[in-house]
Amino acid sequence: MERLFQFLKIGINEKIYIKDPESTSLGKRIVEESILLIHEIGFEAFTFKKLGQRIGSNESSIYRYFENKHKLLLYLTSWYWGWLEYKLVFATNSITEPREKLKTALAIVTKEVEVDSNFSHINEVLLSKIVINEYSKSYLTKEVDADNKEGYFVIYKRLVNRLSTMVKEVDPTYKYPSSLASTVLEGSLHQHFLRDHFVSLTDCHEKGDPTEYFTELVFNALNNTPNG
Amino acid sequence: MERLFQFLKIGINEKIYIKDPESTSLGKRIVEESILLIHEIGFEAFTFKKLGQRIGSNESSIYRYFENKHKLLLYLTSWYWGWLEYKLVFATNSITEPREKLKTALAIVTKEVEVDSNFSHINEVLLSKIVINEYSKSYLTKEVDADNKEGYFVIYKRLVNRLSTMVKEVDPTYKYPSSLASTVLEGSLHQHFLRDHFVSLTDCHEKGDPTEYFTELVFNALNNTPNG
DNA sequence: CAAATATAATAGTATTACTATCAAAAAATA
DNA sequence: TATTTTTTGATAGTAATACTATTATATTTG
Repeated sequence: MERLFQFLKIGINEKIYIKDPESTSLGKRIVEESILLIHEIGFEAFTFKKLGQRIGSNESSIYRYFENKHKLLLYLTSWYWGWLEYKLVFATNSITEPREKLKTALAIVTKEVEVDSNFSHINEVLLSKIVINEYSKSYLTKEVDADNKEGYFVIYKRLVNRLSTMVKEVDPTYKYPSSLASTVLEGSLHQHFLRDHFVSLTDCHEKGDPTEYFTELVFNALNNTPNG
Repeated sequence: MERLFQFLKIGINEKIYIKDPESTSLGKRIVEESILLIHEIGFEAFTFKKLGQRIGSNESSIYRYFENKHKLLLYLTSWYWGWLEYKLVFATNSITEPREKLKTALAIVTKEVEVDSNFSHINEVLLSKIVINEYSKSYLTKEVDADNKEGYFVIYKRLVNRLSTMVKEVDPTYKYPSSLASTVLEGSLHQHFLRDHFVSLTDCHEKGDPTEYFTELVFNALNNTPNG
């Protein structure tokens, strides 16, 4: 799995950046260090000036890669969802039994990211924490529809659709496969957040718990049908 | 129901505001018009200066009511959750049968807000849209834990707990009552958002759909147990 | 080695998110 | 009703943000 990322590149919509950060070493440092800095101080307090100071580069140089910090966030989160998508596809590809396939997919999508692959400049553990804390901000804006039209959310949408398709394969009569898929993806981020900040609002305290909770939830939703 | 709000006041943590906006007519206009303005231009572009211009008042006067726009958002969303809590308590109070009670609660919590009560200066329809678009931003910050300690989220937490308790009353053996309750509340906002902006990620297109989807989801989760 | 390209340094603008001060208006109270 | 207190409005000012523009200096590439 890890070795794949040595030669595979996550395909991100080219309109998200001005200049491909993967194409230069400065670009890679921008991505690498922005993850650390956003994780440290949060997206609101994060600025290109601070990032420049941190990587010993100039604010204006960063602006040549990304139009603004919102685009950088779209880039980082797209990378994350693309990375998860690869993991999901590779892990489920060979499985033919629909229930087994869905179960594997749910595990990948809901479990905590704990090991950094160490093969790229991107720290997936910290990036997953950024996604938990900041992803919603990338679409809860007045520009969502325009951004969506530009294709800035395609990877995420494709991931939801993959999950949705797997749900349908388990139960073609289920009325809400897309809602279930989007609830799991979004809900999983939310449960992870609650575990860290609002302990009383979740029961997912043990390791592996969000996975178990969502797996039960999904299979029970599909259970009580003729094909369940 | 509506008449109650003529003499009932939603009890909001006094630390959220500097001066109670309910105590003066300027305060009420601040609240009333901030809802319209945030709905129009979004929370990011919203400033106290713009609000001042709109209500023919001064920026500095608004700062005497709220420390900053984040506190104003906490105020508005607390009001919303308090309002929903009242609706939920009044509607379920007299119901003794646990399944019926939970079903009623789920309907209240997941259905679209469509009618403005017209008895207060607060437009609940627009406020509910603000909650859908902006609520996450009130807690996805580096200051969550401090804000939580100050009690800025008590009403929301109490609402999740009320739902969670109702879940337990239907099935005391269910392992994830709080997670289920928080998933429903958060997931409902999310499905409403998807319906407006990411149509392909949801199946809730018909009126009443989020309610039906979540009701099925919850009862199926509780179904397959000895007490279900 | 020359030409092209990328980066750094500096400066500058408009807006935001406030704080401070003081005068005027409105409300409370004696 | 006069006076005191409180509230609001007007103006000014500061530091930071979110950029853009220009020019000089490196670095890469052909």
